[in-house]
Amino acid sequence: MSENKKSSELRRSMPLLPIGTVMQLTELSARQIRYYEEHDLIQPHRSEGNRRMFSLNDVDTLLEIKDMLEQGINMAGIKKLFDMKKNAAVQSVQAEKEISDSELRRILREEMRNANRHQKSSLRQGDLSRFYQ
Amino acid sequence: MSENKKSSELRRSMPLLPIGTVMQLTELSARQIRYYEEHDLIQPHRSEGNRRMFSLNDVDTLLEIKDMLEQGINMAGIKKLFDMKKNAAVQSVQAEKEISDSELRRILREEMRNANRHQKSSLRQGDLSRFYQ
DNA sequence: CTTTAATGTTAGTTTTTCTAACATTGCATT
DNA sequence: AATGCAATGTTAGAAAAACTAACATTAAAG
Repeated sequence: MSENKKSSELRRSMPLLPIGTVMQLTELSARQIRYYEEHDLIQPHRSEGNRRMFSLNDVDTLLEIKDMLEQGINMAGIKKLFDMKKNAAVQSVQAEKEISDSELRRILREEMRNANRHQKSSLRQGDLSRFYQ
Repeated sequence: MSENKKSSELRRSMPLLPIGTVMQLTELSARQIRYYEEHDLIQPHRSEGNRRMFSLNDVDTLLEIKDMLEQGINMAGIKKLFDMKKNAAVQSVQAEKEISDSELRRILREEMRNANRHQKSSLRQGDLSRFYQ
């Protein structure tokens, strides 16, 4: 994952917006937004004075919720879908990790072949096998 | 200019943030932020209820102001520097425009040459000259 | 026809922001 | 040293925004 993606992820998860701004951005009522929080679909931060502060990610999530509701999906369904999405995200991270592991092994094999080509038989092929499966 | 740049420009100039958030992001006092507005270095929007609403661009500008002040530059200097920057930006847009004008002329010439190659002497070269200088 | 999920509405309170005025601080200039 | 000014602090009182909690409405589902 690039450094850029990490820092933009940071920015997007930064609690910046009061509920009024979020209402305008999403065209949801304060009641709706608080209700979705009550059902744990979003977890806005709180200011020192207990005011909700929302991130851009929260806004995205709220727009998704709005979309799903308009499609006739109820809260329970949305909750389930979000859970699945979270799991999928975890699995995709795991997949990414596995890919980069296999990538690492491929690179090691490649390097070993090069080593063999350049200084033939200075190292027996089996000697590196314990490093890359 | 890409569509992406335009839309991110839109996002960055969107008045989203209350002064409290901006105080945290910039570590400036409300007094300072209002003072800089008073001197026309930023022009935050206002909510219906007259609360200032700041954009991410405003935050950037405030951070620049803070930097310059810490470098010992006074308000007058900062104002002048910002004016220069604005002019530079305008000139760069003009330069860009001129480049694309000359580009346009280049393309027209190129097309004319092609036309000449494919249907020789159906059009005299001078006949298009009024269209591209 | 009841239930219930989602949302509206209201009241009373707390937090945030506003303006305007006066106070402080630290440099320059005389 | 005294003065003036730029930048910022501080305060008071008012207005707006947001909070919780409770009760009300509505539309769909059984």
